Amino acid sequence: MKAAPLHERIRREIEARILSGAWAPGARVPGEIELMAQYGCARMTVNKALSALAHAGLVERRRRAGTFVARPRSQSMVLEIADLAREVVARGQTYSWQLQTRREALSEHPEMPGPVLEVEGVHLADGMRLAFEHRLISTAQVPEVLTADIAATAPGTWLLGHVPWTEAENRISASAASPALARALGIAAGDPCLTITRRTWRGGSPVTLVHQHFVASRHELVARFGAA
Amino acid sequence: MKAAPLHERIRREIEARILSGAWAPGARVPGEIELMAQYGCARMTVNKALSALAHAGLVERRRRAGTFVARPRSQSMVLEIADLAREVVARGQTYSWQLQTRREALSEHPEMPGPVLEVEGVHLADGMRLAFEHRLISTAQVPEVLTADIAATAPGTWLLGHVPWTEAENRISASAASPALARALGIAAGDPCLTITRRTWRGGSPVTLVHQHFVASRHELVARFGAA
DNA sequence: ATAGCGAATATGTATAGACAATTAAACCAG
DNA sequence: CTGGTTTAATTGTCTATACATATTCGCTAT
Repeated sequence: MKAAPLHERIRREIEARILSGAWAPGARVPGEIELMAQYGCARMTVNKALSALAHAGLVERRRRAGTFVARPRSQSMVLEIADLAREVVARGQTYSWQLQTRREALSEHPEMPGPVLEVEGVHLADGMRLAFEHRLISTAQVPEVLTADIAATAPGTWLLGHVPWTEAENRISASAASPALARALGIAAGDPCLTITRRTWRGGSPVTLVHQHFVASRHELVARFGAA
Repeated sequence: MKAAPLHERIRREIEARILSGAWAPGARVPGEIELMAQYGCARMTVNKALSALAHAGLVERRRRAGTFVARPRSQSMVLEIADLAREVVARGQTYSWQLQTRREALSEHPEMPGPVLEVEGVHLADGMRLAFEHRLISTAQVPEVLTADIAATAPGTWLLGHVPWTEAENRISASAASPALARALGIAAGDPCLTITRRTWRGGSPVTLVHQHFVASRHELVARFGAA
């Protein structure tokens, strides 16, 4: 056991009391002066602990009023969507990518106007077809992609390593496989698919628009969190 | 425009340079001493700015070495899963909940052993069936739920307001509707459904296990982020 | 060359004090 | 009682300083 910094200890002790329910939502948390005396430290130290808790959303602080345990939670959880290649490898499977189509085009897609690189291909885990991907990449925003070897590296993986995004939107839905999609994935038409549509922007300009269709029986999105 | 605190201004200026790509991943960020001179302030102030950036994962700090722009992003994004009632209302629709089954039982489910309240019902948006829910709630962990009016309030909404969770797991998948599910949702058997399975714990003990089956054509999970 | 060791350096933590900003509560005038 | 005004409690920000801690770099002995 390593000696944790004092502000960390204070933070954890208060956090524990909140998570255990000992301090109910809405309850008043001791003020900085009080905690300062209690721990025999400077106000900056307890301030750091309380600020961290406020940042994490566990407490709410109001001047003149004090610090209070925040009402339950933002009523929401978050799901992490990782890069597919990493995710597959993390599960102990071997990942591979099969490029099927690559062409430069002038997109008339309302969400991605202008010159784009259009890519289609299949993601495989242990050689089994996992997902079909259709992607548009703005060549105006990412000219380097034209010289990238996207037959060897999946475009999503390549992009993550080369282009930081500033905004992104994910849509997750279920649908029945169209005949063409069923053929690409080797399943029956009408079989359920999990579809992820992701758009990313960089400073307001669209970078990429991607549809990933997963074979439902072969993929699940999983996310686990601790509230700490 | 309100005058932002100095540490906030410093944080934002550095953040902007990273997000714009002016400072590439791996590049060295000016040290605290340097920034201190540059902004004419105390070291604690720049420290606060840099610590916040480190906490957000935008930079990496190593003693003796310095501060560096972190490698692209955690290669992952985050999807917010809100409470269903809120989500529907946020879209401007009216939300309602139809309780179908409520019984106390002794669960032999491996993930939720012990006495549970088992609830089944349907979520409606503007009167249209949106999702079928099957839920187990541990009555050992949440005895108050036995007296809650879960015919009036959906159990998920009730729980969010009463029981803080400390851990949660979400699984999202697609599947074809079973005949029973199709009947409950008023769709055809075999139609694609989006399924969310969520388990939450409080201090290691399971609190609730829920399956929500959405009519694929009527629901999508959407999440949008700005990195700024 | 190489392994080990010491020193330099950048961050991490903490103190004590000061003033600013916000706002709940007390007070007061009508 | 009502509405506006003052007061004071509490958090927010910042300074200047000090020492702790980790880690790279270079020196030295092998």
